[in-house]
Amino acid sequence: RHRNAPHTRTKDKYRVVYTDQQRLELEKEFQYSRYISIRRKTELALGLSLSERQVKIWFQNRRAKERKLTKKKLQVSITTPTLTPPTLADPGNCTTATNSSGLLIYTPTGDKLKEKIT
DNA sequence: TTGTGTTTTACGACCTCC
DNA sequence: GGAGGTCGTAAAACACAA
Repeated sequence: RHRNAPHTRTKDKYRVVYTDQQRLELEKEFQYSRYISIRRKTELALGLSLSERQVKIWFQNRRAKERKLTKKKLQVSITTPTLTPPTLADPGNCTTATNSSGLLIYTPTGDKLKEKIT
């Protein structure tokens, strides 16, 4: 691993740290929709001075984080049964969502997503 | 300080869909 | 075939108790 470092990974910088502003905007977009559309990805990348690849990877990492979090919550609810069922505690359990144009449909269960671009 | 655990970028391997 | 998905992981950055 780690040879040639073709894209944003360079010799002197293994990875960059995103600014608060970049994180905030990415997070906002993620709250809106867990799967970013191609158009929004382009816009966001442009607006935040990131590459589309970086935006794509950020969303992948963010989803991974969320999955990790919900798994943890599930574990807690199993080991310490409380009054709050895990399904209610996790907003990520929704089955569908749409983007700004109402065009994005996905299943957050790890299944395939469908995107209807018009 | 510093040792250590956690989080954040970035990627490779592999898979699915069109 | 290529784009984009997950999963696992490397290494830098960060948090924080001792």
